[in-house]
Amino acid sequence: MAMRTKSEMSPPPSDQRDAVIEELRKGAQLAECLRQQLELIPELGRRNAALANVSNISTTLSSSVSMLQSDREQYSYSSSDARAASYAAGAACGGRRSGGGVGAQNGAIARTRKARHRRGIHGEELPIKGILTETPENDGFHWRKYGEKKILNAVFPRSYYRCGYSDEHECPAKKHVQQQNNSDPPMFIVTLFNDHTCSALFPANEQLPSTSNSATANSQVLDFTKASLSSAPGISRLKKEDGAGLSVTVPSYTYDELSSYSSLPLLSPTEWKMEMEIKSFFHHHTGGGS
DNA sequence: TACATTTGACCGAT
DNA sequence: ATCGGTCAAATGTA
Repeated sequence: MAMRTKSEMSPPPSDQRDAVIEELRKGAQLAECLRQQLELIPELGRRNAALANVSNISTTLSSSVSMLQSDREQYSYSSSDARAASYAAGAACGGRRSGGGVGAQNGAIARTRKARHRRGIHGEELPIKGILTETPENDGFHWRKYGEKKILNAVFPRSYYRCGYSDEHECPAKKHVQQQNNSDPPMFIVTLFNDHTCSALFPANEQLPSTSNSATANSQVLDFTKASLSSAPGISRLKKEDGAGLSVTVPSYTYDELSSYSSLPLLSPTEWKMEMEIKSFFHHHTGGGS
C-alpha cells in the first residue's frame, strides 16, 4: 500500500530502495512466523481475529514490496506492474500458469468480423492512476464491464471496465481490476486510464441521489449497488449475502491529490490503523530510524 | 423486456 | 505463435 506519497520525499536511491524491500520481506517472513504461532491459540474467535490481522499485515507488506518494485517504472502503476505484482502474489500462493487467453472453444458460433476501429486505442494509453484497494468498485463512478482475461503468470484474471457513460457521453475513462491475493478481504490493483469527461455532467454528489444530502464537497459516496458491483469474488459474495445496497462515505481525494497532501492516507481508516501498527512494528525492530 | 455480465472470438503488437 | 485488450452474441437478472 502507499506507505508514503511520492511527493513527500525525494526518490530514494536504488540501493536504499532495495534495502527497504528486503526489510519488508523480512517483515513478511516474521508475519508468517507469527501466523503459525497464532494457529496455536485455542479460542476460535481470538485465533481467527488474530489470523485475519496477520493476513492483512502480510498483504500490506507484500503490496508494499510490489509497489516499491513498480516504482522503478515511469508511473506509480502500470498494467505490467500489476502483472508483476500478481505474479509475486501468485508465486506466494503456488500460483499456476495460465495458458493465456480464455479457452478456445471450437466454433459453435462462427463469427466473421471485419477489422473495426478499436475504441480508445488510437494513440498511447497510459495509466493515470494506480490504486491498491479491497473495494475496487468504490470510486463513485458507474462502470460497465466489457471483458475479462487470464493474464500470463497471474493467478487471478484481469477485469476490464469502461465508464458507464462511454456511449452516451463518449467518456473515455477505463479501468483494469486485478485481484492481488486471496486474503480476506482480497486486495485488488485498480489501474485507471483516461479521465472521466462525464464527471462534469454528473458530479459525484449527483450520481447517487439518495445520499447527496449527506455528502460534503470533499466526500463522495461509495456505490455498492448492483450497477457498480463487479463479478470479483469478494464483491459477488457481498452482493449475494447483503442483497440491499450499502453506502459508505469516504474522502474523495484522488491518488494524485493525496500525493500532494503528504500526510493524508490513501487508505481506509482500518487500513491506515494497520499501517500505523506496521510502522510501529518496524520502528521497534529497526531501532527507530526515521 | 431492458440492461448488465459472461465468455469465446478477434485484433494488433511483439 | 503468443499475449493483452476489445468486441459482441449469449446468457443472466431484476
